[in-house]
Amino acid sequence: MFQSGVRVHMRLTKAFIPTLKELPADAQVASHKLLVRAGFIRQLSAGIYSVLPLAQRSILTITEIVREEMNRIGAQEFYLPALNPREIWEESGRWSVMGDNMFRLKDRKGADLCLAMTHEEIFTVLARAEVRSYRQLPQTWYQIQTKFRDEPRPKSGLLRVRQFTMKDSYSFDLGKEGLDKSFEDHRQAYVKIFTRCGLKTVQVDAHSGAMGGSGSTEFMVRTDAGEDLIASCEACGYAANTEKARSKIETPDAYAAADGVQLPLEEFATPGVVTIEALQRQPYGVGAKRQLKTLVYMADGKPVIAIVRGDDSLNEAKLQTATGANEVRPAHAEEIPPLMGAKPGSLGGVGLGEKSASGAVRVFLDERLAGLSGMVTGANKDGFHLKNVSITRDLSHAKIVDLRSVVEGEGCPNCGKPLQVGKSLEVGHIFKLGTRYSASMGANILGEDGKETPIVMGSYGIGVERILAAAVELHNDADGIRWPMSIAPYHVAILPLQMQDADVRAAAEKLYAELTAAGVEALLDDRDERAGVKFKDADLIGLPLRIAVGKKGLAEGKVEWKPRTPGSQVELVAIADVLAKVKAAVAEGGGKIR
RNA sequence: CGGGGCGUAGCGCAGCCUGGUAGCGCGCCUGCCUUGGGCGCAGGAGGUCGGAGGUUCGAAUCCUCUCGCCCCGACCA
Repeated sequence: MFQSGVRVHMRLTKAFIPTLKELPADAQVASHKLLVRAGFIRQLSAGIYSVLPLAQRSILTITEIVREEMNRIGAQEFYLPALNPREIWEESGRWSVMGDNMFRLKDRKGADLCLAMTHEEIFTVLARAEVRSYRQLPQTWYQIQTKFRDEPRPKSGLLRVRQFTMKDSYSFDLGKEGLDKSFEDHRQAYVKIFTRCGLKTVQVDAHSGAMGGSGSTEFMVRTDAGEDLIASCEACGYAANTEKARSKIETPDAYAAADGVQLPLEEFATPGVVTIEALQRQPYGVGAKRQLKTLVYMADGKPVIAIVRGDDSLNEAKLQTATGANEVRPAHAEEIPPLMGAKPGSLGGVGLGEKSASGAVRVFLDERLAGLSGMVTGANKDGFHLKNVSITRDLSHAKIVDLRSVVEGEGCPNCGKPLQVGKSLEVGHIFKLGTRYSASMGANILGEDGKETPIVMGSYGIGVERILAAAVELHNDADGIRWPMSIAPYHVAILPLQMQDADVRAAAEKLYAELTAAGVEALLDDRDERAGVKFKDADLIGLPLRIAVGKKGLAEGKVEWKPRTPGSQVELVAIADVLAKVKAAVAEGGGKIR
């Protein structure tokens, strides 16, 4: 990935833009279908794509935007090796941590190498070797480089691949305050980058995962093609992955017997009733909100009980967080009776106090249930349930934590307005690494006090192809892509509609030459094709402006102007006015006249 | 890694069950025609049916192994 250089115009008879009439069979998401159909990309292997000229132009434009905004915050561009020796990854401890996700190979001497997934290691090696004094800090270093990840399941075109371009940057600061500033600088830069690329993003707090460190924020684009579920609030800007999201907990209703009346626990027969649903029906008539849903999980091989309200669903990630386990899974059907004394459908947490105290089984209870009474749960005896359950009295051995999944429409935890829940795609991620790498790899500097201290680091990534694909996901219709002007492969398409007409040809050529000379990126469809073919391809490729040159309009000295935006109509424009109009539209859309 | 699906012409597919030597649409090439939303007609090129082995007189078709791709789940900086 190098500087974009001269941006040439192009005529379609010379261009390599292999558009397809038919859909590629294996494409599922819109961006994949359209990028293949419109001739932007071709698949080489699972999760490995060839970038064709149209896509390359957009990618160069995207990276140019990234460079501008990175440089603006004082970051300096590097270009580091993708091929890394094992040693530095051993130093950071990630040679083993990365497991099968990292591509590994041996050289002719048998030495271990890997293809870098990110570049904390090399940048830290550089800093360790060359940065000695606090006087040299802060530094922010970045590169735009190919990353390799052996994804277990590549999918969705460019959205989940094994080789991709990433802008990764790393900040080096003396202390926490410096890191905070570097982090905020990046946050601001990222907002600008994504906005300029035509993406609306929400920022969510995220787990730091295998990266380590004290905090991280993900930049997410809301789209069904994404893989993460995000809860967000339009009103106040709250946003969180559903693995962490909360909502305003509704106040206990009358059923909760908030007045403190506590009836004695009572067992009742419920033959054949093994679902929340069934217990709601007559003759029982127990509302789901009064039921306790009791689920048995294995956390790193040890049984744990999770209890949520009957109409709530357990969020496994939250349970995992609560247990502190590396892995949680639902218990197998045959693991449950020996533990609980009953089969699923008749389970409950009541009476597990002893087991809980002995550490044989841990019980977790969703916080929304705290303090309630008058609840109904399984009796741990097939065919029986318990009523009048009081959380405080009967489940005091349970640990109260956040376990439930947030649901669309629930109140925002900050402002109370309805939350939206939807799929989202991660396009950027910023991390406060702290001293995770500098400490393990010995990247120390001398402070003002003469003492040696590890450099405080941050790391920040942007997926370049994901920006491209996300833009397509956000901006398309039944006819094709609708590129934002700022990252479109060309600004304008010029379509001579009757190639057999010399006047039409001449007028289109003249316009093309004029726009090109003015620095506009224009694509001339000079193919000897029928008008319909040109319109279809133009819509599919999706350049933001379309100028059709036809006999009819030409007779009046006019051409047809149509932006590729929703709802826009064809407009007749005098040829003399076209250049000014194009320039204005390019500028307005954030494109660049060169 | 578990479950499912699919590999036949550049692309999308049929043929396979019930073995007899490969077909359709799109695209491509040539000519005529047409010319404002993927025109029409005629002629043509293009496939060792993913690979290997086996059964059979004969395999795209049946059997075994293998490679690849897609989807669901698990996993996931």
